[in-house]
Amino acid sequence: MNGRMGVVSGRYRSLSDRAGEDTAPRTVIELFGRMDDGRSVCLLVHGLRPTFEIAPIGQWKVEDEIAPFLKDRLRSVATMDHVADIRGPEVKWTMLGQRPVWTVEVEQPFHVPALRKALKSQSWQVFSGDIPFVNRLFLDADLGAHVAFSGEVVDERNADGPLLKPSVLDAGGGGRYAVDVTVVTSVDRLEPTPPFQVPYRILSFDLETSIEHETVLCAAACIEDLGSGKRHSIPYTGTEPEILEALTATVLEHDPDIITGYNIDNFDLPRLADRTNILQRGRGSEGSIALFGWGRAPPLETELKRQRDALLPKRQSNRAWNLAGRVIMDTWWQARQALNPRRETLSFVATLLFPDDEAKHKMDVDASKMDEEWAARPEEVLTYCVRDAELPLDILQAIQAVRRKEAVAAVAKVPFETAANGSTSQLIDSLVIRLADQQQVAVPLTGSAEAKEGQITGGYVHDVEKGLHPWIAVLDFKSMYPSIMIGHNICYTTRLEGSLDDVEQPDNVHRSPTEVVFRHQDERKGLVPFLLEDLMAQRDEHKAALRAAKNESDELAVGFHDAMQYAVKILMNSFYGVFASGFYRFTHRDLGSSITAWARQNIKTIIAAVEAEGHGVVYSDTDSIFVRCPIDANAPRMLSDDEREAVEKGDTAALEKRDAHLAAVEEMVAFGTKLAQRYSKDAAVLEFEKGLSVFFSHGAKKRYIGNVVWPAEEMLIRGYETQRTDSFPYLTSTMRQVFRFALADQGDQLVEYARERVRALKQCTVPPSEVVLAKSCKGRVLRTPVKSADDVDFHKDYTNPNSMAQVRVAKQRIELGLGFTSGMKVSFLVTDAKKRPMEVAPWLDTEGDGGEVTYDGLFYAERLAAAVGRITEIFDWNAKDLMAGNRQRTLFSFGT
DNA sequence: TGTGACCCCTAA
DNA sequence: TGAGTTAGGGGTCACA
Repeated sequence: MNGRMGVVSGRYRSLSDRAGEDTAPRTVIELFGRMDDGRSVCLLVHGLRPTFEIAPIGQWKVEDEIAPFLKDRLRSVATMDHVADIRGPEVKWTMLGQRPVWTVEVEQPFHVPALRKALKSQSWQVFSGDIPFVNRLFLDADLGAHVAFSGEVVDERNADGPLLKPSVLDAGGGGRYAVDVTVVTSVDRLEPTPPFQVPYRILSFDLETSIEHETVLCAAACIEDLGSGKRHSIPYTGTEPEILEALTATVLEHDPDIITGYNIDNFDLPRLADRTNILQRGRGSEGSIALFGWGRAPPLETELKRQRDALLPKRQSNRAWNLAGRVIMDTWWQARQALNPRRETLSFVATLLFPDDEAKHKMDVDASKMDEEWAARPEEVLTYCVRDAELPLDILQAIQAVRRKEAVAAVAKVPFETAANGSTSQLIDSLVIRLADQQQVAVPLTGSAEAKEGQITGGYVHDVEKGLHPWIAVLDFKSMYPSIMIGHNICYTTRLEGSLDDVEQPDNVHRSPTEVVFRHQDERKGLVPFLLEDLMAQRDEHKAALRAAKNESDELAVGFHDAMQYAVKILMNSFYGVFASGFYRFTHRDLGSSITAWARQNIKTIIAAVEAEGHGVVYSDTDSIFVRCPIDANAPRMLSDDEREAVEKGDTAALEKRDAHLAAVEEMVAFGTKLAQRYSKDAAVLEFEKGLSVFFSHGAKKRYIGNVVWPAEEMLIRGYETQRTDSFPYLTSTMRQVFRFALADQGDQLVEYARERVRALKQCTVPPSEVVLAKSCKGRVLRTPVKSADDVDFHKDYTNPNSMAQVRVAKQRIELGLGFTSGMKVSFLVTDAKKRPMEVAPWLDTEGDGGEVTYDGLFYAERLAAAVGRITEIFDWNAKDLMAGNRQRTLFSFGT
């Protein structure tokens, strides 16, 4: 058959010799995924052998012969246990110049770590020795997330046959896989294919559990087909084994590619794993498989023993959960990443995303009293369980999590699983290593770079001029760090050390402000600049296609190209971070510091030049400058609501004011565009990004606001408390209003408003829900479920845990039976700040404003006054004045 | 009352 | 033992 699939994940099987046969060791890769026609598939891929590379340490010139002693050493390598073959040499580029490199083939992938270690100790330099075997397939065959294949069908879901079906075993499989179709193929019958939206199937589930007995009371699942958009939900009741087995049967029947739920990583999955361990007693492996055998692997005892990608979901320490052939994607984690919500409970996120849909967030079941609720009204509990199984699908849909990860997988050429749960360096590795292989660049091991000594210097931040500034043009560099890497050919493979002897044209190099020298691209183009240029071109293509799709109102294409261009952008911006990190395989401490040094030089040069032209620069951060425009300061900066209304009615004065405003905006656009154009140079493209009719800062870096009038009208706020998730709602809304007054230059109203708001807090007339604080809390979970504060070790993350409010709150939550997850945001009220440390009480989502908790009004008033006071100070009122309600100034207070 | 250590979170 | 980076503001606590 022929087919196209989206790859979900892969793993390998080592085939041992069958009795009596003298066959060479073989390794088969199982690629799991879903085809464009909607069928799930397992490809059994043959023909790839595990290898790594070695080179001798020591001087060598390309014209040198291979010395006899080296040949001897190679022969001894060939006789080592588990070495199957040695091939080479091939001349490859390494940090120490061109080197002869031999490929060592081993019997099985799991032999590599020990051999690598042994060879290192025998003074061999090892390359490509830490690349997971499945990745090797993607690199060698240049595959991405979408693969076209041909092969022979060896099993189908509806076909007959025993678990150990001969056709599957003969094809190198382990038994019948839990997929629609199983296909045997080989490396040379796979090829990359253009990205398409895979009709993935998602299963979301939720458990209700007894707090007292830690048992599962009931469960629910909801299955969604992304191809048709169809969904259906299933409730589960009965005895605990019945529930677990029915849930497992649903997974196998509906065969999802992605499994989700809300906080399943830290709650539902650990619970299912624990309960499975207890319930299977006396039933052995068969019991485990029936209760929790969710993977696509054959339901065999041997499949339980795998460390990862097993038949049962597993996780190593605190990493993501994994299982054979499917991806576990926690909606809690996805929502947190995409939305950075102030609180992280399911009901809070649902309210945030679906404010008008009451049914999605009302809470009629008290989860903290689940045993009583279950006893008293099981039907309501089950109804909410079903809803909470469906909600994660709504949330994933709203934040486009699956489509975005799919786009990242396509751009980075990795399986969906790597895009969903992998690290940034894995994405970069996928692109860089395949190019290195093409260009005969040896691939160093992770951790082989010299450690970075201390931090590198980062971006330049210009002092802010405090106060109100009319008519400010914001210019910024387009993809600054990627442009610098391209423009100066910055790469691991182009950095020159010491003498420039082997450089053809010693004058024709890039020399950074920190005196690091990079080879010119005409002589040797770096891997990173090459990849970044390609990504930039891809982004332009998708942006063009996006515009075209928008014109044709092709919504499907709009979604696709938008996700793709966004994924390219994310990936491009990840390069700098990875290459500036201390541990990445292709890094050197001079790379990151050269990039930022060039960036600082660029921006500082421009600031100086613009100022020399007579245009003040009020602020600048890393890649942006805020420039005063030569526009009449009296030009109207904005129109009030009344004035807008008057414009609608054709009022002459209002129309005149509007026209004067628009004329000034146009002047600013012309000025900004021209300035950006004049200061763009080669790869360093400066763009006029925004026009502000007013800019305001109280004088702190990274904290400013502006009234944006171009390209669209909006209020811009950066850094201030309104942006922070560890602030409280009353402070946030107060500041937002204060900013409106500030931008309108209405100092008197601003101060009056601020005083009133501080007074309300002091008198505790503000509802408690408006003063809820939230902070994330770390800690190592020692035992699950977390039932007492002793089950979490806070000392690993905190020097003095109890001095941190969020830790004290987390401990109280644990005692209330609410569980704990490392990194979760905990919400709380300050009840008495005079105590040291301050007294805090957890804020539970089920609480309304009628609760008994009372907050410390004075504390909140002081915090509000402090935050707002920084703004009002510009208008001559400080925090103390705000607290007092009047200004404590006399004639004699000056200068004392 | 001032200061430094520690921490969270944001801008870029 | 896992892994994108640095710059920066500001809150809390402990202690002089």
